[in-house]
Amino acid sequence: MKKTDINSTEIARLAGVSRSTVSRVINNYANVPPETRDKVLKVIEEHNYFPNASAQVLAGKRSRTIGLFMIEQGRVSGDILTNMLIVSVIEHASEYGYYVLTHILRDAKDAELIKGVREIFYQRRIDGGIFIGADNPEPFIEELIAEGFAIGVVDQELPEHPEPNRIVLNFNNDSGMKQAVAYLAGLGHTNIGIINGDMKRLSGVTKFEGFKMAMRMCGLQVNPRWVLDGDFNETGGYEAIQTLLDRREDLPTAIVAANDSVAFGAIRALKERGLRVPGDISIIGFDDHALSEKHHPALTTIRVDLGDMMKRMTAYLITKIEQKSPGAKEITLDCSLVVRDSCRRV
Amino acid sequence: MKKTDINSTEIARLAGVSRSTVSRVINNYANVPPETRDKVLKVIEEHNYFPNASAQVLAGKRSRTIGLFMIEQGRVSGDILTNMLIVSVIEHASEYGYYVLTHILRDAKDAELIKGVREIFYQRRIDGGIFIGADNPEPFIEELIAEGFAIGVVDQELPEHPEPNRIVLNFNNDSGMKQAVAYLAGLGHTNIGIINGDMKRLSGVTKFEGFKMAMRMCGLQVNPRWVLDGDFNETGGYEAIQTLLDRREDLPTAIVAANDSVAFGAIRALKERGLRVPGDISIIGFDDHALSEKHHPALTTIRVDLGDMMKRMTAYLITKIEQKSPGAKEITLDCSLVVRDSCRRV
DNA sequence: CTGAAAGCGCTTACAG
DNA sequence: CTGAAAGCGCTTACAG
Repeated sequence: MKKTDINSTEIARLAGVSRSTVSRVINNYANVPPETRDKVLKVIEEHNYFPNASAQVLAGKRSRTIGLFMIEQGRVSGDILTNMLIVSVIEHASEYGYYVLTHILRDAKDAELIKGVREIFYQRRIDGGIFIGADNPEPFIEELIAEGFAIGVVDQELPEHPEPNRIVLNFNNDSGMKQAVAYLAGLGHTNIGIINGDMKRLSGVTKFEGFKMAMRMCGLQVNPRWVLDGDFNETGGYEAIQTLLDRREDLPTAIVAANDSVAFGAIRALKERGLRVPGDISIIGFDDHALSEKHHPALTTIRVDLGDMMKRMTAYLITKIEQKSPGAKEITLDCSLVVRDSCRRV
Repeated sequence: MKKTDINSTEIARLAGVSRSTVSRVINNYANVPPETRDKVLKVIEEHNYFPNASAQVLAGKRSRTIGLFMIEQGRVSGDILTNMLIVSVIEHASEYGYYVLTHILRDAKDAELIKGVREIFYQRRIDGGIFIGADNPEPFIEELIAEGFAIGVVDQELPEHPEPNRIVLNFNNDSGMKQAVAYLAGLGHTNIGIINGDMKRLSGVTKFEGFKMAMRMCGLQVNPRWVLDGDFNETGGYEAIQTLLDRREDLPTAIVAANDSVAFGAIRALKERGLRVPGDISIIGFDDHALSEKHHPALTTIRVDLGDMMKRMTAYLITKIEQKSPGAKEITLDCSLVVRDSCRRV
């Protein structure tokens, strides 16, 4: 079915040199005189020759492929975010001449699926991997890091004695929450509630901690009845509001949602029960999801630059793989308030 | 940095057999007695051993990786569709034990980028590839097919003497257009316009052809002033309507858009000019984009199951790679009308 | 049923 | 500056 593949032996023969020299040309070694190099390059060009990647890797080169592992527990609400994130990693990896093997994990606790991830690393299909959506910590990721694989994680803590092959990126959720609460307080809100995210994830915890601290700084009380459980999904926000309304007690005048999807769900539930946003209750989100601007009402939220985060992550990981960076790497990125129409002055 | 990798020699030693036998166990060959197999599997299990993928490929096995090449000329409007499509391919490939190398091509005419695609194939990083968004035909894809690589393409014609390694999947745009026009005619519309897609793509052409045929079947005239150029993007729809309105001539009472993104753009332009949809002009889309339901007005459209298409494509491609299917493969999938709020009776 | 050996297509010390 | 040769870790006829 295939035309005979050409190999380095053939190129060497055609160029009148040895395979060693062909290899030196391909790998851009310094000790090849320009004439030899040009002669070889010409033959390579003419024959559409590309060295077999497996042979190169087996002989010790890198695979120039990174793994992108997305843990998505069946949710779809992250659609647009997910897409932007995948594309961001792929495009930046490609700038470094790296390829991306994307892998989706529907359940990070399923032993078979975990084995599949391990397989990708141990088979040396990839030089390193990026994990999105993992718990903090996630045992199988810890194991891979312990094995020495170069790994980047979003939304996890840096351990006390971090391995040099670990990269951790986070957003400054503390600062984000402070901005959200300060903004609401500035609008005169004192009765502020929160719908939390998934507390197994670092951002679930840091957002709640940030919220509490921010309330304290604004001289406001956290009413435990207005601290609602959620999970970072639209459904979580929807159900949190239903629970709240079913209790038929006092309502907060403003609610901070752990992210925009949660906010969408919350607003949907409020509308269904005849409450207006922001007329009756103000809602502020987190993330600045692509849909937030088009939402009715347009969602006031804390903007986070996920594209930038993935771009950095990709760059750091590749740098790490190429051993141009020594120790562990940790970065915390800023976030900022975006005012739209879902919060009102009281 | 890495613990010493274990290899098949080591496994063989520990299990007290030869590497040949280890290989036979790994590859599930029949001629290994159960006791031997179990003994070897136990050692493999215990040592977390996974055979080096490069060595396997070099020795003649498949890479179990397919390429997903997305040609996206800088547009973002396809966001949700793109995401769904990537995820669909990845998940179905994974069911067959295949990995997906995703690659984004911002410009299918850029020689450097094309070389990058060719490299992936010739380096044998992948066993086959899927192309989305290509022109019909696209020379460099034709070349890859001629080279014998297993390739699946969406939205292209099957040539007269198709190579056995070619897979072509399309939607029945003819039927879709007939449903759209028949529906509008049924609502009493006789003045129906169209905003075309990119005519370099097969669906651009077939949709327009389908439209003309459908108009004829409904006994309606195609007014050339109401045949507007577009490009499958939101902007294309927006600009088409501006051009139309700037001419200050009679307007159609209904417009068929080449896809939903185009319809969104068209509606945005109409609203900006003070025209109501469907009050003044009815608009019908094509695709049933994830946003169409949430759009104001909710978009009446022709639904197409892109997820199903990618699922089939993935399955066909892998079957082809594993040589379980002989000749070329061509499938045309149905589409169906979804009535919402963007068309009215006249 | 099983092992020894060749071979896949590269890279890279080594020697000159 | 350059070539011969070993080695990467598998698979697979081949022989028994």
